[in-house]
Amino acid sequence: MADIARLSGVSVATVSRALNGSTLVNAETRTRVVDLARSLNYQINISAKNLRMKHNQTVAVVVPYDALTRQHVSDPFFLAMLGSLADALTEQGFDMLISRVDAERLDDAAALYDSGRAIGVILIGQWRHHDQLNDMAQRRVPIVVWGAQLPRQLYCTVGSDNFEGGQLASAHLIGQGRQRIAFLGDTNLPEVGLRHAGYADAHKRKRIKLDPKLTIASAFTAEDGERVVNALIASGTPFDALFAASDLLAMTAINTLRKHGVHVPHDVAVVGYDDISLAAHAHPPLTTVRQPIDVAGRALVKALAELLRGEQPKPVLLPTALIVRGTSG
Amino acid sequence: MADIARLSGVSVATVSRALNGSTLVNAETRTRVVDLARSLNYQINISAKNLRMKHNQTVAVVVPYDALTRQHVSDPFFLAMLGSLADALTEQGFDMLISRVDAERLDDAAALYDSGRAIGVILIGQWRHHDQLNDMAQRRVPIVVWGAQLPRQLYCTVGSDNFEGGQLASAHLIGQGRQRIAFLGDTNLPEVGLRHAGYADAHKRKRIKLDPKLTIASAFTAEDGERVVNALIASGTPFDALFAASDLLAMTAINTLRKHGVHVPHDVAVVGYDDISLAAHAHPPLTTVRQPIDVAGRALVKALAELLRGEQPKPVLLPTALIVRGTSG
DNA sequence: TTGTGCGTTGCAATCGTTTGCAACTATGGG
DNA sequence: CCCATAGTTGCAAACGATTGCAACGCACAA
Repeated sequence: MADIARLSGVSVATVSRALNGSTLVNAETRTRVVDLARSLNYQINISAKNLRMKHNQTVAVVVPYDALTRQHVSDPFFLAMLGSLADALTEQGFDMLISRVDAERLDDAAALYDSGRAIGVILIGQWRHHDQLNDMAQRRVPIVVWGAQLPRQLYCTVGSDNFEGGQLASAHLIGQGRQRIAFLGDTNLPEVGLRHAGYADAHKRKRIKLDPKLTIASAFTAEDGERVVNALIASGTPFDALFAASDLLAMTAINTLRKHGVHVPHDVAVVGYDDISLAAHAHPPLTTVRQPIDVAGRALVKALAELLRGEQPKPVLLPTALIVRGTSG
Repeated sequence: MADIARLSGVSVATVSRALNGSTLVNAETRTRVVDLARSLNYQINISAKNLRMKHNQTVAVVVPYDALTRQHVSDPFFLAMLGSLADALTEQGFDMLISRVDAERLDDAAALYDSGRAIGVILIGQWRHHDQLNDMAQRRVPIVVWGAQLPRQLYCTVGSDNFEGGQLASAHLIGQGRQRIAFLGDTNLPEVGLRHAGYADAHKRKRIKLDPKLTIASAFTAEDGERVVNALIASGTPFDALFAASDLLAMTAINTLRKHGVHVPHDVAVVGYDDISLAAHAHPPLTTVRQPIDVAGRALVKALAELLRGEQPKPVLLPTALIVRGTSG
């Protein structure tokens, strides 16, 4: 900037003002300075600017990972979410800093804020650490979480209506005459817990008794999905439908069932969750509960922006939709 | 920092030194200052530090997207790569800034470096803009690209041995007695072009004539995969095998073939590329060419680190491996 | 008493911006 | 001819850290 000042015969102050389009500088001087800056392809030093302005435009997007299995996030759902966030953040002029934290230490996410690297945090998934998140919110860390709305929640969540989603999927299967619907997913996670609650509710409305043996704990990985479906079949527990907590799980389950000669949807109908892009192109195309991911990114960013302005954004509950395709004919 | 200085009765300079573990400060003063800092849970201001130190630890990871189709990256391969990079960068103490650029304007990626937001750039995929990348390298932008090694290349690439991969897959299919192998992918992209070259080479070695009608342009999306497979079948061109440039494409193709009553692998054998985690759990499990993604992240970061030290890292060619599974029995 | 050296500390400059305030010029009215 | 005013511009002080250099106290030797 000093160079530009010298070369255009004005002071650094004027250059700064010109570059920021202040009306305080003569229009002619401004274009002269701006042109010179462009020709030198000058780029402003962000650190200095941030230091002086005491602000910064970087948002930390934090993806929890399971340290136990050392498992990387590998669900296409996350990528779609990252893409959606990248769009929404770029649109609002934010930078996006990606970081991963151990799912058991979600509060590590705050370090990015505390160190001034980011002005706020978007966390994808609350896992089982509601308490840690509440602590962070109480410490006034600007954080928005993709997940379920829970009682006594001090932080803002954005999420799909998991209860409704579970209900839709289960009611649909019951409507197809299925009576023994297996549920696949880790109900300890709030989101999955709510989907399961919706599943239970749909059963209750039709006065179908729930068989606890049909609620099967499974992590969000293809490996675990295959394992538990194998186990379910080996156990001999009869079932005529399967509702999985993610499309990845549903697709893995279908493939595993096929390996055992079980026909989908004839013998077992399957419904997934997420509506990832692959779902429509699977064979048979996967019936699933759509989470509006494109809306989700924007909603998360909007909530964070409100938080940063000192407002108190309300938790957002996005509507889900049942997309009926071939796996539940 | 000024607060800490006042509270512990020393100067800011001493605090700074204490916090950085300088030997110039008395051990006792140091612990006193460090303890105080911890109890105030003080976090250093990164902008100020970066400004003063004239350095910064943020690496920009840039994912090109296709502006034409306004398509977001939705291939699980990218997520796996991001995960791998997140690991490798964190391991080396780097921050990871994610950004997306129009695939036709890859040089926009340099803006992140020019503006001082990042010390270097990792670009995932070179698309068709070798020239833009060369320009950036000539401008001394520290950039490492995931992609193919090309003639007269001024920038550093890390990539799998696409030629070898194409060869392995095709030779395997030919070895299974297949004679008419369709190739799915956009050969204008250097990586895919090399895979195709390997495919052609494998044919030549066995003196099988290549039918240009079997080389089918397709983007890396499920939509396009379905479209071109439908078109291929409609055209009546006979084929007994299919080699797709990605697993996503291969899996979509299998599902589309099935819809037409074509049995995999009996009627048509299929080989994919990438070995995404879903591939092993597809039905039948997908034969594919593995790209060592976990190694890739580390290799990209290592190359960038060398570049930053002023060295001239050599392009890295990672070995591929054919993983034979059910789709090519 | 003075000088030397060591261990510790503080002063003040520096990084590249932004911005309040003062100062300058030109213009026109009184 | 003076002064108020509006439109431009520059000076210098921030922002929060790091670091070269000077300075201090103290022990010890000359």
